[in-house]
Amino acid sequence: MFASCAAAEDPSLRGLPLVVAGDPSDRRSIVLTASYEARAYGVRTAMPVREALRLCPGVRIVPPDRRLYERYSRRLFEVLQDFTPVVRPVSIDEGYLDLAGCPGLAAGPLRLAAEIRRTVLERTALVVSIGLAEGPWLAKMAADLAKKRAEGILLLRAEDMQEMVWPLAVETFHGIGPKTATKLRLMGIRTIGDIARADPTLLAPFGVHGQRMRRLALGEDHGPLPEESGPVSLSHEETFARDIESPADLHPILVAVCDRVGERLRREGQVAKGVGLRLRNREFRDFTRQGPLRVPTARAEDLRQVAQALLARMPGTAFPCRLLGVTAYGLQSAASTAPELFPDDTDTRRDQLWQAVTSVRARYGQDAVRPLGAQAPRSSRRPPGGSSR
DNA sequence: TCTGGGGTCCTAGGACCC
DNA sequence: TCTGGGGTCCTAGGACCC
Repeated sequence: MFASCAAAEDPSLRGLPLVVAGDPSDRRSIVLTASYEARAYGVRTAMPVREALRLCPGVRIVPPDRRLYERYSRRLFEVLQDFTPVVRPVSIDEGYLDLAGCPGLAAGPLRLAAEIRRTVLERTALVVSIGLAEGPWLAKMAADLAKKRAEGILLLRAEDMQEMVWPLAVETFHGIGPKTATKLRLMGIRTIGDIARADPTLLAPFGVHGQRMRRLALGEDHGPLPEESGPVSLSHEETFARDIESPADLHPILVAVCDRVGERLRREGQVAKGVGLRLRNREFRDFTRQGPLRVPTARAEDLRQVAQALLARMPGTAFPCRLLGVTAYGLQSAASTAPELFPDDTDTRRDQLWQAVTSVRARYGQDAVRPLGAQAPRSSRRPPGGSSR
């Protein structure tokens, strides 16, 4: 989707090998998404940008633009709403539609899907694939298969499973990732058909997930659409250009990241009940700690205070550290949050201060106001090896 | 040429309560 | 002198998805 949005905004990019990625001079930048033309050269999502450049020397590199994708996403879901009121987005570019009772269904599901697809293309310039099925899991499998078809649409019924889905490798199963796929293969289970035919006791080590996998592989999917729900957590993380050796050196980054999270919370009108801290060490091992906030808040210094205490509880093996992330969890709408029982006068004034900061930033940009002791924003950081003055 | 950033959900163990 | 059973909530880690 990111590549499609970039090409829709800048027609000169259309038809070219294109990659959405961070700064190519940063060795840690990776490919967020690759256009089909770039994929033809072997370029893949999550590949280091330098690798992509090696495989496809002329590839165009476009920086990510979240606001742009959000704009297209809103338009996409608006179009879908015109077909059915029951639309459940699951990500920025994917969602479930309940088409039962939809007037267009009289002409048949395939006709309706073609109509949806054409309308989306006309009104958003985005090409979508559509999977049609009785339940959401089957629909997801159908949509994955539809991507490989010129018409971009696939109807998958339970009785089609054996022919269309059973021959597929277990990792194509929505919900089976690399870890589970490896375990299954060690048990001699290689295809989705193998799961369907497996003795249920063989899948016992996977618990409820194992039984669910088997039922879905058999085409039994009567699950309801996912419920509509607000966000559960909100986070920001940063991978450093160079690993960081000590908690003290992490401090300016912690301040900056907590500030970002607080800012996003306020923009979303949310407050958090707790804070989580994540460190990733050189061996790619993650360490997480979490703890509650005194009161639900979006104030950066409150997030930071908890995050600092969590940092102090991290083991020494978390260093040298390559990544720091801060999560605000237990989100609730700021408007519906009960006022503090004994509001501190300073709390009220700090909230007013932060609202002012948010307004200034909305007008002059995130970097217009910076907390004391925060790491400088990316754009103004010294290049590696530059003068220390 | 090592491996981003944003999320969700599940599990196991421990604390704590009745 | 030892010690049941059920339940909830919290935490850290892990798997998975886009």
